[in-house]
Amino acid sequence: MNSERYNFKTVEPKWQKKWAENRIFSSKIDHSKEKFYCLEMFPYPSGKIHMGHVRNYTIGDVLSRYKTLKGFNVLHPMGWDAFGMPAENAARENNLDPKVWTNKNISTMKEQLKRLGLSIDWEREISTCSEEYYKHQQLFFLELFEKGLVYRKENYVNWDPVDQTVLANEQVIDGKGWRSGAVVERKKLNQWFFNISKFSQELLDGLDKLKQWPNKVKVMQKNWIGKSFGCEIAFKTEGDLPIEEIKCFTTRPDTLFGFSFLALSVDHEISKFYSEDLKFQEFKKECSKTGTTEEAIAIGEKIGFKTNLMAINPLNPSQKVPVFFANFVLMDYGFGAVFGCPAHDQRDYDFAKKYDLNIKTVVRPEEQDDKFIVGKEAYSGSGVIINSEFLNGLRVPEESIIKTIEILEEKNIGKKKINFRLKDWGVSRQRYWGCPIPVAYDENGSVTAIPKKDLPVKLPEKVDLNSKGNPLDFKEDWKNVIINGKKYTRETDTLDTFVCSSWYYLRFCSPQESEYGFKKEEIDYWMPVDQYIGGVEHAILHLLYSRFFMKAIGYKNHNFKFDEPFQGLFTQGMVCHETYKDKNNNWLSPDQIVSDGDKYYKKDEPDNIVKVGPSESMSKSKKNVIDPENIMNSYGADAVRLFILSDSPPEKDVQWSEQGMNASYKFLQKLWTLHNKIKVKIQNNFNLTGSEKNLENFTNQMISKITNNLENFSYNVIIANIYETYNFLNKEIEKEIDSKKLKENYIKILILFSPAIPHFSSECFEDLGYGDKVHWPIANLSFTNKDKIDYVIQINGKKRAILNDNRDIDQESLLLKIKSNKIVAKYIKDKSIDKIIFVKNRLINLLIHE
RNA sequence: GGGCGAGUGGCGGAAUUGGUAGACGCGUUGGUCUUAGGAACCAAUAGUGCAAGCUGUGAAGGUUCGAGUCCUUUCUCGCCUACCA
Repeated sequence: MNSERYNFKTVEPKWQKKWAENRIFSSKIDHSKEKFYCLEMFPYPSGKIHMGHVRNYTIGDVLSRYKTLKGFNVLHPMGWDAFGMPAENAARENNLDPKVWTNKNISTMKEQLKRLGLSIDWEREISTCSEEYYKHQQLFFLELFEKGLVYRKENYVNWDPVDQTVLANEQVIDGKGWRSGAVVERKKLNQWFFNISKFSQELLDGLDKLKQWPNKVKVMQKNWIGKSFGCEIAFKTEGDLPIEEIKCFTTRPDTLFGFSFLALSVDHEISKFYSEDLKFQEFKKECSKTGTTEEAIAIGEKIGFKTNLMAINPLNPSQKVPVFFANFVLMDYGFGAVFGCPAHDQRDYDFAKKYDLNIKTVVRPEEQDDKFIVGKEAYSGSGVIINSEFLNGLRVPEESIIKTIEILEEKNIGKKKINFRLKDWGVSRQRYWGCPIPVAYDENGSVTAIPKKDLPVKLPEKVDLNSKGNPLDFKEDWKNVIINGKKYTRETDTLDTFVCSSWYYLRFCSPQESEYGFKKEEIDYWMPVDQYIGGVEHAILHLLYSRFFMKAIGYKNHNFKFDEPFQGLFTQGMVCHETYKDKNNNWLSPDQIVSDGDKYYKKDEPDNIVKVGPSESMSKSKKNVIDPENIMNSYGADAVRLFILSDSPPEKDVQWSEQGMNASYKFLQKLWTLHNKIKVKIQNNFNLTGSEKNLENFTNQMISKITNNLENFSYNVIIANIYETYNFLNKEIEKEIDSKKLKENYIKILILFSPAIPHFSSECFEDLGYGDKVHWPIANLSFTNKDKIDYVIQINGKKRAILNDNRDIDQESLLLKIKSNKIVAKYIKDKSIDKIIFVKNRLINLLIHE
């Protein structure tokens, strides 16, 4: 008997080499087959892969391998999201070229991914920092520019003083830069914008078509797009400023009779009249301070600055209310002006209380009468309009809003308006390591597109990264360009890296195509992506931008067969690990600690007791990181894959455990021992004994279980199924069993195992004398239905016994049989059976009474 | 404040249409073995009870022959989002 240990160190490289040599993952159009495009979010080449990558790509690999075995023509590519600030920062620190740094990381990470045994078509590898890639991106930019979907405007931007760059609104978290954590400042700059808001409605409607997206993500995008229905109202003003009216957007025009003040953003154009006013400047400063801190938002203190203006209620011209600047009004939503109705909006209520403004109730709850008065908080629920002259009696909100708008439109006071929260996408970045924006300016500052024949606008090499701000600004020989004999200065901003990842899924379809970003024929075959897999942190940004890009490319142009790039989306959870701190509160990594089985100590310091913190997602700052490379060295790729899939459903966070990892490793050893036992049995030529029926039943049930679980992304259950199969076979193999049947079933089982542990399965397969070409087994239903059933016997709805008997027996026979059952007899003795509930092949329930 | 989701053993988690709750793994306990290994193997493991049994899926009600699953109320936790007019 071959009792050697399973040696992943020879087996895994052997198969990886074989797969590469035979190009078994290389993909091409084949119209005779149904295609399946499986895509995982491509990594940023930061240095080495981390456990999150291992999880993400293992999930994708299981799916790809399964679909391939199912007979699909699978496209499973991989590339690199290679532009971005870390490269620039690392290059600056180490005095390197970002390109060199990035390419080195790419080659390291590529080797690591290969060691995981991923079924990737490496012939399609792309890197967004390569000229071959970004030249097409520049062409797309110019196309969108021609279509009017790209424009330039001066705008307040979020300026990250540490990274010296502009951030998109989405990249500002709690008033801080998403990467640097620095408090974001406001700065006015000329910026390039993609007109994503033009597609707000389409992007919203498209969500309904995405049946295979997690609802959570769709809700997040919906909220982000933020459609609201309301009304635009122009309020006439009186005062010593040359202002006649102020426009507001409101979703509650029906509460107009409760008008009590009008509030403006400090950036509202009216603020220009106060630019000399020191008190106003002070107020403005105060606003920018409170606007960012978390406490300020939590407390939500409303502050205002009173202007000399009064606003007139258009429905009641005798009513005049004060106009304030207020800290809670945002310039970039609506018109940067709010009509305040304190009785029915908590925020307005707080403001009115603070400045002692009138609070007039105009909506009463259904169960109250017209004397209802708003008390200690605003009433924003449903009810009936009161104290509002001709609006009185309207039901809130079903008819009041729409009726009021009709009236306002009739009186020419306001008009219906749909407002979106989604803002245009600022794509300019004052950074070197990105895709150059292919435009230039003449001496007057007018924009001209770089001629398409001159693309790509290449990033200059050997720039001085130690200069402040954008190195491209100081690269004079690159900056100055002659187009058609005329002098121009190049745009020195580069594109947000989210632009690069907005179309890479198209590039994978025809990565070598040189004329254009993609070949129509190729995307017609491969697109859309059938299954996209990645972290939920991209639920809004990347996914929304990609959806926009697809629509923008298709706008007035190509006739695509699809309008959504990602048909299926799966968001996997994070990989977590316990955190450790020593007695001095310094973070410790897992390999810095030892345990005596009870407490943890710092290695080599027995008196330094380690505090174990909660399990959190692995991060360098908390040092709770496990390096996949070390783990692969110790346990091999299959064992890692097994573990990363086993402990939690893929959409939830998983807790890394050394013991669990070790168990997966040990399991493969056990499985190898079992394999060798089976091999011996197969060679011994036993004949039919009757027990093979049991094996066939099991195998066919397992085929159907694992297939189902694969279809439902229940990958953790698949691992349980693999263990279950081991447990079953390990017992069964002790019996005498027909060799032919054993082999036939075992082969099917190995195929079931192969998406999760491909090297191991291939090795066993070959060991039995089989080649590579296999198909996913189909469950034979005549076996999945067991001959014997465990019938549940209930008395008055409570389980009292189990009876194992033939399948398909009817109620009468079953009843007859259970009556002789000791336990049942005890219960029904001296009692009458009132009713029998019989579920075929499942249970019988006897209802009895005294 | 708003939105979404989840509560099942010591732990991670299983459980088609309502139909044997706790699959599978970890951990723990007991045992066997000695090529002392990253051991392996066997058995037990929701609680309680000697047992038959009783109790058990955050809590309280309800529907049903039957509820982890459906309905109502409620509590707790997690995630996302935030002055959106």
